[in-house]
Amino acid sequence: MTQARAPRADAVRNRKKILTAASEQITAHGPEAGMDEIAAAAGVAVGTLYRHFPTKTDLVAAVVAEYVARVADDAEAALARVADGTASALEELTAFLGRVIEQSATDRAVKAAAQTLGAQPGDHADEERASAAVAGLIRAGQADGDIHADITVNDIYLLFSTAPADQPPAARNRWLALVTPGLTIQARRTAS
Amino acid sequence: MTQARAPRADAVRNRKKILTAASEQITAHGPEAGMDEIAAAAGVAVGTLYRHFPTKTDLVAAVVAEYVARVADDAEAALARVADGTASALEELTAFLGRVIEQSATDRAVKAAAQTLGAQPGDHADEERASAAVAGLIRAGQADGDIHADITVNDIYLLFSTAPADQPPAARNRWLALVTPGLTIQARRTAS
Amino acid sequence: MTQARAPRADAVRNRKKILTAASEQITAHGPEAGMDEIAAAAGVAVGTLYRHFPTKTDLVAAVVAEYVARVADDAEAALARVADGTASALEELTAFLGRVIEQSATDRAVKAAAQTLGAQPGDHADEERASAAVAGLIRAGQADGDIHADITVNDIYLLFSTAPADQPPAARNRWLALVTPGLTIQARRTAS
Amino acid sequence: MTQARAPRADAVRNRKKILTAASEQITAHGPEAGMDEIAAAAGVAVGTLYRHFPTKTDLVAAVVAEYVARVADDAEAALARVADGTASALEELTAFLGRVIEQSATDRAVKAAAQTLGAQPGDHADEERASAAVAGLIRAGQADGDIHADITVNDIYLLFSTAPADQPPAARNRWLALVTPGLTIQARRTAS
DNA sequence: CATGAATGAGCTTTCATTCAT
DNA sequence: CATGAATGAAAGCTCATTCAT
Repeated sequence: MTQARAPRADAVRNRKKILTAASEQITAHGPEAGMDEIAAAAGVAVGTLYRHFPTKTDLVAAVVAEYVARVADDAEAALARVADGTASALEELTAFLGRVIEQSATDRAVKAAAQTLGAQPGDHADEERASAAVAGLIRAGQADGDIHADITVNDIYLLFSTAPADQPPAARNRWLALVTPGLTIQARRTAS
Repeated sequence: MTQARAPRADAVRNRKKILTAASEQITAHGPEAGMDEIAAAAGVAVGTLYRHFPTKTDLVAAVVAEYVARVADDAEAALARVADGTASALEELTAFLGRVIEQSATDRAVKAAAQTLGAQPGDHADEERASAAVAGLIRAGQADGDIHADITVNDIYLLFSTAPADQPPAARNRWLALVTPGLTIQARRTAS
Repeated sequence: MTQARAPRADAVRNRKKILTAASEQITAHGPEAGMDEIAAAAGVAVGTLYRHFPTKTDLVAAVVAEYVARVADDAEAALARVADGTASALEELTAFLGRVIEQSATDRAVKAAAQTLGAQPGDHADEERASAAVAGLIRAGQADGDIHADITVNDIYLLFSTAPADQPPAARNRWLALVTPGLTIQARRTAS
Repeated sequence: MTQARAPRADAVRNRKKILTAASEQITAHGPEAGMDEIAAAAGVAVGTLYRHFPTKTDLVAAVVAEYVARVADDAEAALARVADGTASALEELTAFLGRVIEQSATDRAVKAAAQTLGAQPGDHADEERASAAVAGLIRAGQADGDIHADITVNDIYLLFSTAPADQPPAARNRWLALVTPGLTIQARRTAS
């Protein structure tokens, strides 16, 4: 296997600029942001953009991958706090859900883009980091007796894949309040 | 008062064909289904399509309106069964949610289209019929002591606007199971 | 030759309504006025419009023909006044030119339409009435010694076919002042 | 200051081809010449055409601008000949008018297009060059005692904006003969 | 004979992608 | 390896004209 030559410094810089610009543009104008606009925002020519990402789908996938990486970081931090005893697992899990939704609100178009273009997550490593951390949170919560026994990582994914990212904050909070009882073992309390 | 002349038979036929075709095409290929394709699927020329719906947005709005009408019918039927004593309000409400989700699975793209294009619901009458019926179900469930006191029609809308329409049936059922506890007053039981 | 059946009263009425509407619409929106708009303005359906004028070109030609008839009336009146001794031929001729330009200003789009669509004047009778009257004016002016001997009807046509109909009144008057010396006898050198 | 990189050779070539083709097509088929036809005539794809001229209006404006530049060159040359003493100002002015009309005969549709599309002349520099040169000719002719004292550049514009470009050469010459007396000093009566 | 729904080629314009420079 | 000009297949929409009612 010919070891991939170490990428040139400027190529790395360009890749970063492109990803940043793509994220911004897609956030701002939705998935219909043009490749030319993204290239311009990144300060490169389209050709360069296409050298790094052979397809628009690939570019979006990369943007999504970055987003996944951030989510994984967040989940791991939450798990660490639980391990420290700083916070309860249930609290951390719902707070995590809240934060992810918050982010989706900003990056909503990214999600839309991902779905629209059928972008496949490219970075399985980060996905697995995220899954592992969330699984840890769930197990801890179950051990505490706070989280229902049959909840899985997929349930969490299912929930935040359906979060109302495009709604105003009030609606997003309300949604979280409606949805969390499904995770816990206790009955609903009067809402926030 | 010049009573609007009765619409021509073939025009009515065409309108129906167009709506059907539009629903199918949008379901199949998403909101980016082309007007030409829809027209072809309806067996008419584009011009005809544009005579009936001056804008793509209008067409989508009409498709959505039909969908809303069906939902309203469904909700009213559910309310009627509760009034009969045939079924409990909570059961009917969750069953209703389930059915709406099921339908969205087929028409998922329609919903996406509506959002994408900013289509405004054209038929407020149907929308209000649906809201009234759902409100009735909620009140009945609250009277039974089954539904939490602060649940409103908007909560129901919020939930099914976020239903995972594009997921396989198993995921959709699971989602329903996760979400319903938020509506009820009781604690979660071990899931299905 | 089967004598053309006398046209029905309502058909005549419709023809008139259509011509009026067409003139108005074309004046208002230029030659790109749509057939549907013209029909609507006339209070008939497109089909009716097409029964009277098989082609847009034909319709425009008819509108132009009406205009020609009005011009012919004007020219004949001018000639009559000269015959009466009420006014001098040169004065009447320039006044006539001025009036025609004035009208063109309103109906400018009609002229544009005529050219754009290559409409051929349909009503030779009126054209000849106009030509005869103008020729009379010219002859009278030449007899008076006011109008140059080589001026012909075609010269007059040539001039007002190039009148600046779309210019403000000041420009139109200036144009007339620039152009009239070419008609008179004084100082004209024999034309090239 | 980032000096605009020198345009690529092929881009320049294409721009020229497009302008030529556009001029020809618009001349031949009027302003309704399709963008596709123009592109085909230029031997490029539509996209290229739109890269150079973002709008049909822009394209037409560019074509008109070229025409204005040619007129300005012509007027300046005429003025230069007068300054040399090679020719009289009046002769040069009428000859200039004649040449412009001749040209308009070819480019007539361009002028129509410009008006139809409300194209704004893009190159004021050329316009002013032309105006300055014509003003020079007028002043020289007035100094010679050949041109009437109240003639201005606007008069010249007014005349050739109404030149019968679409008429056969004989008519165009006749028109010029009819119109020139208005410019000269002999026999002109004080204007209206 | 009027109606107006249907037709369909045509329009301008956009944009992901390729490739000469 | 970057550049940005060129490509060309769509897209949504218009409108003169035809023809069933």
